[in-house]
Amino acid sequence: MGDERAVGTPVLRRLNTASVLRAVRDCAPDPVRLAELVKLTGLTRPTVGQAVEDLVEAGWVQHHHPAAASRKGGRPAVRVSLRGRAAPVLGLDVGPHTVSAGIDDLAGRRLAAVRRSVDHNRASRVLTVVDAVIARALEEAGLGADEIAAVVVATPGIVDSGSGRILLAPSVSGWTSVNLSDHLRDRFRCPVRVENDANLAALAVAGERTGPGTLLAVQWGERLGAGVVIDGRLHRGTGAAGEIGFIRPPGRVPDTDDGRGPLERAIGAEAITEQARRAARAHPESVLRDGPIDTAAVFAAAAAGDAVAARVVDDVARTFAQAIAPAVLVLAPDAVVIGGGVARAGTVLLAAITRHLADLTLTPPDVGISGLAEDTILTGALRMALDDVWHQLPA
Amino acid sequence: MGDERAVGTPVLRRLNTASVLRAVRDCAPDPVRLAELVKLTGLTRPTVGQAVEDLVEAGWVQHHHPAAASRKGGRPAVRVSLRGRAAPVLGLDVGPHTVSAGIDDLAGRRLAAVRRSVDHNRASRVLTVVDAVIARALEEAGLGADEIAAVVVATPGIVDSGSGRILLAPSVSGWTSVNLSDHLRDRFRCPVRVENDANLAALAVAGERTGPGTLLAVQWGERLGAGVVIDGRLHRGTGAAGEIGFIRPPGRVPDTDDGRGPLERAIGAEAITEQARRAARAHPESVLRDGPIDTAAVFAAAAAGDAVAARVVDDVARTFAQAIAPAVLVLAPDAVVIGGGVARAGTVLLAAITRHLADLTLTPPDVGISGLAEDTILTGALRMALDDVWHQLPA
DNA sequence: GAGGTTTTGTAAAGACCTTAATAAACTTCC
DNA sequence: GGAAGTTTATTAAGGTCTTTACAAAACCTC
Repeated sequence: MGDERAVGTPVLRRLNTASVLRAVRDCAPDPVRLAELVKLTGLTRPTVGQAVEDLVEAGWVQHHHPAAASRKGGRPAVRVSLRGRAAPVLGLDVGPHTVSAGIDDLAGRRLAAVRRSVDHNRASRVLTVVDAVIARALEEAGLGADEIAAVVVATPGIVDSGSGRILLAPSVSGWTSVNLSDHLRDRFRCPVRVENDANLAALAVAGERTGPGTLLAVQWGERLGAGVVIDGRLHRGTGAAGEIGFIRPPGRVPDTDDGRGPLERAIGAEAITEQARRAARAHPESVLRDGPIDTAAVFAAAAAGDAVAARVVDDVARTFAQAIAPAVLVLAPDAVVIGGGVARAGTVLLAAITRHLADLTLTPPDVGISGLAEDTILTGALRMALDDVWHQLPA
Repeated sequence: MGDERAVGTPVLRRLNTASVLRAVRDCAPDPVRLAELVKLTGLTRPTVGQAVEDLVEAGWVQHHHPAAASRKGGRPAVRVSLRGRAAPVLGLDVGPHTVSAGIDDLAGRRLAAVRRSVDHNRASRVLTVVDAVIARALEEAGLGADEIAAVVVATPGIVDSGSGRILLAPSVSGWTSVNLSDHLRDRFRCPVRVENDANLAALAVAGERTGPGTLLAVQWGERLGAGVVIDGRLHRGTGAAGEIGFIRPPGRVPDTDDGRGPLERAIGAEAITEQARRAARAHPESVLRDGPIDTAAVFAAAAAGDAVAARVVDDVARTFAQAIAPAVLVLAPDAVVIGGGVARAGTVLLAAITRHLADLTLTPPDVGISGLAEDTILTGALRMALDDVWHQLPA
C-alpha cells in the first residue's frame, strides 16, 4: 500500500523517463534503436525522444555512432546504450581467509576483479588488506573512489542493517570491534552497506533463477549459513535471518568455544571429516583408510560405492534435513540451493538430502547445488549494490 | 520492479483519485471535510474536488449533510465519507465444528455476524450449513449476493491458491472431494478465494500490530498450524507455508492414521491432556488427580503451583520451542503470537516457551498471545477480502 | 448588521503527452 | 547515377490534467 503523495505533471515525466531507462537497461549491454524503445515502453516517439534527451544529459545513457551494422534501408537510427561508467559499483567480500573486490558498471560489465588472501585473520591485518584490494580494484577499473555509486561489503557474522555494525563474527578475531562501515564511509561519498555473506550469496543464487518464488540458499563450508530470498528480495527479519548454523540438531553435539553454532559443529566441513576419520578407524575395509581425508575425499568415496563413506554422507544428509525441515515447512520454499565448499563435493550429498527432506516435509522443495563458482558472495554483493543504485534512480 | 506502461495524463488522474480514496478510507468511518483531504493528500483543491466528484459518481464515497456538528465559523464544509455499501465483503470460517460468516463494509463496520455449529463433520452436511449461514448473514445485512464485492473462505487443510481446491484436510471427511471454490463461485459474481485458516488467523493478528515486520502466528488447538506475515503480506511459499503441525519433534511420537502431523500428535490439545493424565496417575499428590482434565485445567494447576502440572507444561513448551526454533532462526521474526484453544489457557505456557526459545535462538522474538477472541480466523478472512477489494480499486 | 473567517467555486496559465503531418537520410532498384 | 521506397527524426497542433490565482458564498462573532 504505497502512500503516493502530491502527484503533478512533473511526476509523470519522471515516471516515463524511468520507464525508458528500464527498457534501456533490459537491453544492456547492446545499444537500442529509439524506435525499439517506443515499442518496448509503449510510449510515443516524442515522449521517448524527450526522455532519452534528458537521460543523455544526466549521463545515464550515451549515444552510439550511427555508422554501425545491420542497416536495411531507411534513415539511420539513433542508438543509445546504458552508460555504465555513470554509476559503477563496488562489491567486497571479506572472508576469514581471503578478501575479494569487484567493480561492475551499470550494465553489469565487470570492470575489475581482485582477490587476495589474508595470512593472519587478525582484524587489523584484514583491514589493511581490504584497503589494498580496494585500491587495486579502483586502479584496474581506472576509477576514483569518488566515482563509485554504491558499495556493498560481505562479511561473516551478524550485521545490524541499520548502522552496519558487525554484531557477531567469531571467525575473525576482533572483527566486531572494528567499525568497518565507518572505515569505508570515510573513503567513499556514496552509501556503504555491510551485509552478511550468506545473505548476499543467496541474492546471487536468486539472480540465477528467473521469476518470483521463495529460495533458501545455504552456504556450507567450515561454517553454515543461509539466506532467504522471497520474490527477489532478501528477507532479513529482525536482522539475523538465515542463521541455520545455530539450529540444534537432535543428538549430542561436541562443545567448542569458538562461537560456532551447534549445527556447524555437527555437520560443518570439519565435523564431516572428523566423522569420516572415526568411521575409517572403526572399519578398516573402507577406502577412506588410504590417503588424507577431506570432505572431497569422503564424497568421492561415497560416490564410488564405499559403504562406510556412504554411511557418513547419509548421516550428514539426515542431520541437515532434520535441521532445516521445520524451516522448510514454515517457509515452503520453491528451492533449497546449497553452495560453499561442501557443495562442490558433488551430487551424492544432494540425493541423500532430497530423500530425507521428502520424508520430513509436505511439499519437498527442489534441492540443488549452486552453479556459481567461488565468487558467489562477491556476485551477490555487486548485485545488491546495483539494485541499490537502481532503486535510487529518480534522485 | 513494476513494469509501468503507456503513461499519459489519465493515469495521473487515476493515481490521484486513488490517493484521495485512500485518504477517505483512513478517516473512515468519520466523514471528512474536503479541505482536510487537501492537507492529507498533499494535492490541490481543484484536484481533490475533481477526484471526489468522480468518486461520488462511481459510488465509492457519499456526501454528508452539512447540517452537522462542530462549526467554528466560515462557509459550511462539504463533507464526504466512505460509502461502505459500495463494496461489502463476505468472510467465511469453515471449521470442523462450527461455521461462521461475517459481512463487513468498506469502512470496516460489521454488518452481519452469524455462527452455527455442525453436528457431523461430513462434507455434505457442512456444505448445507455453509449455505444456510451465508443466507442468514446476507439477510442480516440486508444485502443480495450480487452486491458482495469479495468473498474469502477459511478452511482447514492445504489450499491451492490458484484453483482454490482443497488438497489436504484430514479433519473433515470428504472435504477434499468437495470443490468449495466452484460451489461458491456460482453463488457470487465476485472473486471467491479459499485460504488456509491458520494463514488468515495470521493476517488478523498482523492487523493488530502496526508497522512492518515479520510475524509467525500460531494457531494451537487440537491441531497446530501457523501463518507467516511479512510486512503485512501473507507468505504462501509454494502453497503450504506455515504447516508447523508436520514438524517432527525430537523423541517418540505416537502413530495415528488420522492425518495429523507429528507435532500435533505430540503437543496438540489432546496430547497435552493425555500427558497430564499419565502424570497424574504416576503422581497422586498432584491436584490434577481431582476433577476432569482438559488443557485449561492443566494450565490452571501449573499456574497455581502444582509441580506435576508445571512439569507437563514445561515439557510441552520445550517441545514446541525445539520444533519451531529452526524456523525462528531462519525467519528471525519480530514476534511469535499464539492463538487458538491452547493459548486461551493463560500465560504459564507463554513464559516457558519464551524461556526455551531464548535458549535455542540468537535473536529471540517476542512471544505473545493473540488478543483476538474466537473470531480470529473470521476477522482474517474479512481482512483479506477487504484488502482484495482495495487492491483492485482502479478497475 | 458589519467585519472576519473559512471554505467553495471558477477561470486562466502552465506542463505534459498524443496525434498527425512533414522533413531527412539511407538503401535498393532501374 | 537518379528515382522510388523505406525507416526514422522533427515539428506543430490539440487535448487533458494540474496548478495558480482570484472571486464568491456562507457562517459566526462582535
